[in-house]
Amino acid sequence: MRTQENFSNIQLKINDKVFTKDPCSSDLGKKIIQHSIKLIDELGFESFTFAKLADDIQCTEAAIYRYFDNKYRLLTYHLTWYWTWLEYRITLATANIESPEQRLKIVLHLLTSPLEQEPGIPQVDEAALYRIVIAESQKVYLTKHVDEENKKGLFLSYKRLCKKAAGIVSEISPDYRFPTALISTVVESSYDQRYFARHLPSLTEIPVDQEDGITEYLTELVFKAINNSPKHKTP
Amino acid sequence: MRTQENFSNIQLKINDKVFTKDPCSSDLGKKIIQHSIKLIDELGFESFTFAKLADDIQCTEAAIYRYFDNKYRLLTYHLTWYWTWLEYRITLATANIESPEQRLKIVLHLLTSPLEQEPGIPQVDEAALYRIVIAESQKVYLTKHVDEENKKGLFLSYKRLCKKAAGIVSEISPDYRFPTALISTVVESSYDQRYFARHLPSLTEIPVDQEDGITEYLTELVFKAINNSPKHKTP
DNA sequence: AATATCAGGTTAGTATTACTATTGCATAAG
DNA sequence: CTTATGCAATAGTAATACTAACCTGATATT
Repeated sequence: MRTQENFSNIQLKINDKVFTKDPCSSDLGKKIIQHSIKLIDELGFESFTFAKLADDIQCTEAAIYRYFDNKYRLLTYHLTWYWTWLEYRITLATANIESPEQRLKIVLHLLTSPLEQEPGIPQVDEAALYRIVIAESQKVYLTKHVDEENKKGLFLSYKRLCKKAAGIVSEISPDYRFPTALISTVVESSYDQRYFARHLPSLTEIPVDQEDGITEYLTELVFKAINNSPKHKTP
Repeated sequence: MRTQENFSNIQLKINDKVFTKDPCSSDLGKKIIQHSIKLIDELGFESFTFAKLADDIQCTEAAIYRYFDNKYRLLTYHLTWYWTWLEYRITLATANIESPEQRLKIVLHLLTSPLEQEPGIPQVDEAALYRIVIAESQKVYLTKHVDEENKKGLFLSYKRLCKKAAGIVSEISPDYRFPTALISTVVESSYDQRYFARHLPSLTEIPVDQEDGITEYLTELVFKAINNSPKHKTP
């Protein structure tokens, strides 16, 4: 994490089962992405509708249905984008670092910290997207259609992410029995704890304003769980 | 957990902000409770509607609105019942046990295990209710109305539960900085991991059929986090 | 030049959902 | 007896989720 990377013109490859028509392929599609981040963040996913989005963009509701089958797919698109982007940044940040302990520290930091605004990707409001991840991510799989959606591969990006991090855990402690469970616990917990800090503060000791409190709490939890103390400080 | 307790005629006191009219006060109210557990479990919360419930019970939709303002309140009622019941059982199960380590083990077992069918409470389908807890519990607070609902005290039962367990953690390790965060992490994670085991098994090492795998994983996690090995086996 | 194709939408619907205003009928109190 | 109060039904409305059918302008084909 030494240099300021340049991500201009980067385009993440998103599983094409998520959309019926690639939103990156047209101006309207891009507007759907931008404005839906804004609206889902403002209204919450329950109150968010394609009618309101169409109104905001000044297009018709049916036009949006050309791109996404329903609002769950649109939400899945945003989360897939987030998880894919996260995996890419993890790959970069851990490249050429020998110590698996150091790599795990970096990964835990990335997994549990808010997205920062990326100058190379001006079309995405990262802060709003991260609030969506925190408040809405569970809603894409906590439905009666999980098993179908899963078969279509809609959650592959999340699984890859967890497997990658779990792999480092196993590198450090080959005998630890629950590496993937531990990582998925940590990721979900980072969202929960951030939400609790803001809305149900009696469920956590970490204050809202303490940016890296959650990362600290969870990093300690992981290293104790796998019986290894962190050996280096984060930069 | 030595004897078979008898809970006949028990009635949990539920915060009356949850309902507009106490469902325990009439036959229709009790039917609403019973049938809504069945229907939410079968259909999932998104597809569950008061119209379908009215149809199932053979009453009118408006009659149901007499008891609950909307379906979120009805869900909150079920979760409040679950958390209150859990707290009661925790109180019983830890009474007169000196060792805080032993008490914590008991609490963790109760917090992370499925509800068992209670002969004293025949009107509730505990298995269906627990599936609802797993798949739908987050949906009561992951909304734009959290702060209002929280002010009304709709989440007090959950908070009490976590505080109670966190208190035991602090008894064991007064210096541990995140007792409540740890407990809320564990509770939420027990739901997540059970859901993953069934629907997204590549996110966890614990198999669906291994009943106490999740309790084992989380108990180990907690005792390592607070720097204390469990000293006794669970019964 | 005429025509076929197709990307990229719009129009105009329907069935369902969430919720409410009003009415009616028992039963209990004064 | 009659009046209030509890308890539920009737009959709506506005919003939501989704679909079928059609239009329109640009490019490709013969």
